Amino acid sequence: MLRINKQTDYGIVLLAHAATRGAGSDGAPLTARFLAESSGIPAAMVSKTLKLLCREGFLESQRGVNGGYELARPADEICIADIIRATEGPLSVTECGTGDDCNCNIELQCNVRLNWQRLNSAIHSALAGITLSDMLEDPAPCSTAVEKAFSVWPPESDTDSSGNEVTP
Amino acid sequence: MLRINKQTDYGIVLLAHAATRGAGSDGAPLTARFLAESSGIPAAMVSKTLKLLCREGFLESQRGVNGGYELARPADEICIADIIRATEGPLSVTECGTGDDCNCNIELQCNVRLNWQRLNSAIHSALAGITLSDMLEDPAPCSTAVEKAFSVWPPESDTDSSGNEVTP
DNA sequence: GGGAAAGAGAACTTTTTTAGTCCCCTATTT
DNA sequence: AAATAGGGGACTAAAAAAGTTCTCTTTCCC
Repeated sequence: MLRINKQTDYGIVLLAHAATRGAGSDGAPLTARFLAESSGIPAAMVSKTLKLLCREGFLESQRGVNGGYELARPADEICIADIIRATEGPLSVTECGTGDDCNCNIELQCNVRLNWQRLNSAIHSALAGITLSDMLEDPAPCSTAVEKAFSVWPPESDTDSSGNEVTP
Repeated sequence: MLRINKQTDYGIVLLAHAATRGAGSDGAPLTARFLAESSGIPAAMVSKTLKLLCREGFLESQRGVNGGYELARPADEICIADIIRATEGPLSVTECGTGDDCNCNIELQCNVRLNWQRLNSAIHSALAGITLSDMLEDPAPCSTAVEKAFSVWPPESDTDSSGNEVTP
């Protein structure tokens, strides 16, 4: 239901861990084992995810004894959209989203779907506007890049725009 | 990815069809069969989807000979967020997104995840800001609710923020 | 009243995706 | 050389999505 997958979730959490005790604290890079233990994520998944993030350039790895991972660049230069693209491929809300390989042959149908592309770019810019540093901030104060980038309409009550409760 | 499912896609296309030749044109409601033929969507899926949209209050149905479906309310009073909620359930990008039933026991991890909630609301407001009418507009001019609601940063080139080609 | 045309609803199957595991290889340090 | 770390895949199981099928009810029209 329009949800990121677990590996992406894991990836962000792991990068966040790497960002908090990053290069310079004691010099030693973070091992997959340590990250698994400190995050509660299954070790094999941590390992798999870190490898992926390393290939994609978010982390740098050091092999051998005393090896491990550390952030390849500052946390404020890594945006969520990049991480999602790395773990899930190009972001598109619908199949038709990318503009190419659109095989709808019905005009109206395709018209509708072309409009999805705007939505894609809106969501993309939402995700591009949030960096890893933003994710480390205290969630309470409500003034992150998301709200800066977009004028989120005030959550006037516990009901959404159609009157249904959001969290029943 | 972060993709809506097919039935949601179908639902929007079908509602769009219903909106264009809606109540009043010739009085007769649209049959599932007609919608299947004119949209190219598998008939059984159309049927299934229309039933769902009817239950959820977007369409009104008429049984029997000359029966069919028509929009229950004006197209500009139906937003995309509502349709997605109807077909996919409450929108949340991550499992932790709703705030309740969050079972992460690691502080930092949960901190990160709490930040997802802002993203959820940003995406929700993006989807709530687009109505069915918007989806019917010509995609070219680039001035729909999405861009009004959000200042989409200019797509300066064919490359995304990390330098990779978006549509290779 | 009976048949045809429509929707209502649910069960079911197939396919695809996701999540998670396992194994063997290479590199580095001591 | 041994221990410890990551690298790269292949593989399996579970869950979700996509699509199909079947039977029932309602309504219209002859």
